[in-house]
Amino acid sequence: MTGEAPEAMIASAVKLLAKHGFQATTFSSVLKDSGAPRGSIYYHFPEGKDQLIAAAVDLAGDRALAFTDSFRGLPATEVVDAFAGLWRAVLVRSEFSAGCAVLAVTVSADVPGLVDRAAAIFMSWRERLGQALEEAGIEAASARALALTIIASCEGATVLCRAERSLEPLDVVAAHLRGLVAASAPPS
Amino acid sequence: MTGEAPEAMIASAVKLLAKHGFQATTFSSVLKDSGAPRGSIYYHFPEGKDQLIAAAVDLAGDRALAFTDSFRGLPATEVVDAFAGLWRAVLVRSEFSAGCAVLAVTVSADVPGLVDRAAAIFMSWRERLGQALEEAGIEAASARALALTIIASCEGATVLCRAERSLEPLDVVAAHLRGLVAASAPPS
DNA sequence: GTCTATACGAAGATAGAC
DNA sequence: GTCTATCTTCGTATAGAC
Repeated sequence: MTGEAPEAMIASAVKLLAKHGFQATTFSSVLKDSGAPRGSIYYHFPEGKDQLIAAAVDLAGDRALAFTDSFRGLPATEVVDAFAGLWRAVLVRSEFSAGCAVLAVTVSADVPGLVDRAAAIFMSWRERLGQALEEAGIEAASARALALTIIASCEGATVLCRAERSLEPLDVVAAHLRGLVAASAPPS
Repeated sequence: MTGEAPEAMIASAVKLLAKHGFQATTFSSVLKDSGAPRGSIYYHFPEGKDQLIAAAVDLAGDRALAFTDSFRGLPATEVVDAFAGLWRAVLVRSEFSAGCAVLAVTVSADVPGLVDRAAAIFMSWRERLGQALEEAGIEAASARALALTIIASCEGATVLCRAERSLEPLDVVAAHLRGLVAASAPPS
């Protein structure tokens, strides 16, 4: 089926970005991880590495977005736990060796177009998470502000968890976030 | 004076880590930025690049630590603003092209020793910021938990600010953090 | 302390055969 | 679609002169 090899490469790129960042996500490592053939790199990605990374950033963004959409209908504090749980799962599954691919691209890619793409992903997360909070009964402006804080603090906590090889940062942050959200949410 | 060239290289490494991450912080770029002579790299850093980066991580950590110590005596909400202000200054001065060197090493260095070093830095920040909050009247356990959340969310917000080229994430997060801290602090 | 020269590997990318 | 071969550039690191 057409499109299988490139898809596998993009998925591997997401994994490698989350683990080692932009420069360390090389064609060699992507091929090794995905099992894709070396000869067709520039057939599938004529613009080279930047094109592959751009696709990987989009995939990482879409995955989180799809996950966020599954929060619809949850009470506000459970939305917080679900989002934190996404990062907890990434950390545990990787034994604290992986984090957020979009964050990694933001801080280690020098290509402006990729950073812009990362910004668009963060914005899309903000909007959808804000919607989920709004549907949980939080007023619109507060919901958008809270969504931003939830994303920023979970991203930061995930980095601290990786460094310290512990879930404590994410757990502590999530507890504070629940308090923040509960203060704006209607009583359940 | 002995030690000037290596110091300049370490300072440049901090800057380059904050801007481009671990792999992109090469000897070439460090020499170019610092003006240090190429011939003495391995005289000053016999263990090579990892030794330089380790020194840079320590310097970045110590700088933030010294800054955090200047918070002693401030009311709790002002401690939040001061810490957020540190990152705001980094973003503005670099026109949104730099962030935290310690975070960059955590997510883009594959050398375990360097990640451990980054973890130690984060821990030292947690302790000192916790002390500052405790001196502002917050109960010990709460102060330590709040310090962790402040660090994690400012780190994450700084990444979002870089991506979006805007201070909004940091401003929104700081406002939420002030609320969180005020709820635990004695009335001023 | 600083230099040049050099070794070695790995990166991204291109050309052309199959 | 996939291969091999090759080019160029750049990275870390070492050796030895000054």
